[in-house]
Amino acid sequence: MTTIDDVARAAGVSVSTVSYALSGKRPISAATRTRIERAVQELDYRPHAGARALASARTNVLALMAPLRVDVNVGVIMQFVTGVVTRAQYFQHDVLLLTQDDHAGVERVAAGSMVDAVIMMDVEADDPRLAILRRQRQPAVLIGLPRDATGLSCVDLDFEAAARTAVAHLTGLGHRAIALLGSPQTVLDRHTTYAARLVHGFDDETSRRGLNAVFEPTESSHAGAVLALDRAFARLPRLSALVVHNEAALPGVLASLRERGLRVPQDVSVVAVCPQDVAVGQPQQLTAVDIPAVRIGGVAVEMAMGRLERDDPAETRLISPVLTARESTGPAPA
Amino acid sequence: MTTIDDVARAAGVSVSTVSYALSGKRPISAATRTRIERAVQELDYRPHAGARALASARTNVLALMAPLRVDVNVGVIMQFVTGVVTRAQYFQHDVLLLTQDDHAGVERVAAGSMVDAVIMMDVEADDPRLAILRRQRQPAVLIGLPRDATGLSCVDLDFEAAARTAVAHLTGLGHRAIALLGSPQTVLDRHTTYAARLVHGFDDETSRRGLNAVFEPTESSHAGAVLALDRAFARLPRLSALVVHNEAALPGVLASLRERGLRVPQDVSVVAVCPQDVAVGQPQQLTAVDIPAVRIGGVAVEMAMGRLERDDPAETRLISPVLTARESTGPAPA
DNA sequence: CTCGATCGTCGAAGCGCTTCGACAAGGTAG
DNA sequence: CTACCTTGTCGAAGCGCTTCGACGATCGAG
Repeated sequence: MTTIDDVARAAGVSVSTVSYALSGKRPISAATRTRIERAVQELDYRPHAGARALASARTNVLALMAPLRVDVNVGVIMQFVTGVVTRAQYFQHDVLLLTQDDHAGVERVAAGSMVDAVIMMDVEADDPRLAILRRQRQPAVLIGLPRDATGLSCVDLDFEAAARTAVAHLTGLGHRAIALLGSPQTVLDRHTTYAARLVHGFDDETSRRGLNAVFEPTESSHAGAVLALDRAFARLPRLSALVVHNEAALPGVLASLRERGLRVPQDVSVVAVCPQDVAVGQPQQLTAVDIPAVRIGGVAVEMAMGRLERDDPAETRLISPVLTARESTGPAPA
Repeated sequence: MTTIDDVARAAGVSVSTVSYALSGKRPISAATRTRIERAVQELDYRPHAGARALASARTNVLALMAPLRVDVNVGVIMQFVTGVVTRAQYFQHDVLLLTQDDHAGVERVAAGSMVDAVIMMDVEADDPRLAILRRQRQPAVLIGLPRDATGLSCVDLDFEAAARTAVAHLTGLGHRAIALLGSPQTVLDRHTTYAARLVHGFDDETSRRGLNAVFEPTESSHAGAVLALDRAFARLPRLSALVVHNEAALPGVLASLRERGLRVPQDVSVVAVCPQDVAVGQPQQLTAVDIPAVRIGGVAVEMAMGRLERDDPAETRLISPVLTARESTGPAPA
């Protein structure tokens, strides 16, 4: 292994000079800098991460706690992860992957000074992990919105507004009876807040507008989609529009509609709430409120870096939803 | 931050005694050990990862290079990742996530002594990253099978045998005209070897058995599936069986068959090559050769640890395929 | 008994890096 | 010309941990 000592010797300067030349924290003459850089090149010098962490109290690593359950939304999770990793790269940080249920993980990793900050996905309303997070000296950013976010930064799509946007779009097309096919019951029970926030926005907006509306939790499978749709039609026989917030159920919902002899959008309009690529990857291009997962992941990293480098205060950022009209929505049938 | 010094003082022993008590590398009397453990508890002591890495040349971190492209098989990738993270946890290791195309990543992370070993997914036949891997002092394990694996450990499903198994199953049911709907052309072009190995096994086995067989690359979308199926029928009008090796195209293939008025399995039998949960998550339970992604990820970690701790020699492990018959295959129509 | 292991503990020497304080050599303002 | 600042460099003191060698105490074998 080549060390900073080797470089210093090769360049004919002291160790500290090499360090300063590399970090730029003190002025170094052009000539010296050049000699040092050449030495670094020639010796293929790479600073020892541990040594650096020990001396500088900075690791250039971010912890990302992600729900690695294989059940739902894997694609969406992946997009968040991609957003985080990509943006972290920009800030010269690597990403340490922790699983949701490795409760001790955050503590081990933060208390052991392995990471500079923590990003946590899939936050629940009263998440027990928040207490751990608050106890650490590293900043934390949540993707999601707990009941009490004191001292922690949060970022997420404004799911409440997302529901309102979808409802507004459908109302504008004349629909008066709308069903929301949402997250699985288990997700709701876990009090993952995005699911609840969407439902709340939906309920609120539809009742404000005096619409006929029902909400059905939906299991993430073909069969679950069929059942949820059955229940929705049972409760609201004249429904002409659907808001679907469940990526995995989407294909089942569309197939089931076809099976009932209902055409989209002539008989039933469908608005999805999902990442864009999911919306356009269906047999039919879906009108959708985008979940900008990659972007949200990126913003999470930026917020973490802001707190780290500029000591930005903790804040909550809700990203405004954008609806893109495609082929799955049209005027309500007469 | 509480350090090992604090613990030593609290327990009334020297620093080195604490270290030995905690690592178990030298005998320590029960009494002393108890006092130390109590002190650790009370002070909530957690060793500084950087310091430990510096002194011991071990980081307890594994690098995992995964293809974070959002395009294909996200679910499958996630399963590999889950397998790796879970098994790593067992070995007290955390996982540093690197993206495929962060070429400098491995080098930075390995040369900088941030990790004890590297696991690399989605290896191509002549992967340029292998050279980098060979240059590092940390062991590397590939998930996949490059042309030349000298010095590197590999693990993967035996895709060649997987194809043979699928073909054997179908032949046993009397099918004589079989199409393989495989990976997208782009994956083939990248020379990701699992795709090619499956095709090779398929070609070889079908010709050995004197069957009518065609192979069609398949784009990972509904539309791609429809097109591939069209081409297959054009080339082999009397085909009665399909082997599908493309998770994302699976729903499209099934839908398209139905649209053609073909029943599964009465008119056409389908064998999928995919993870089990994908096979049983379809509208119809599919007969499938399982891709045991979680397990493979776990084995990769075990191999890495073996090399690290027992200096096991590099080896290549191909996992034997297992076919589970479900509802999508039946006797060939008369 | 005596000698050599073994056990239990300690002190000190690093591991490779960052950073603080010092200092010489110029530059600039008054 | 003096006083002071800036620039460029160096030496040394850690950062918190592991590990080597040493040493007294115990113990069993001869």
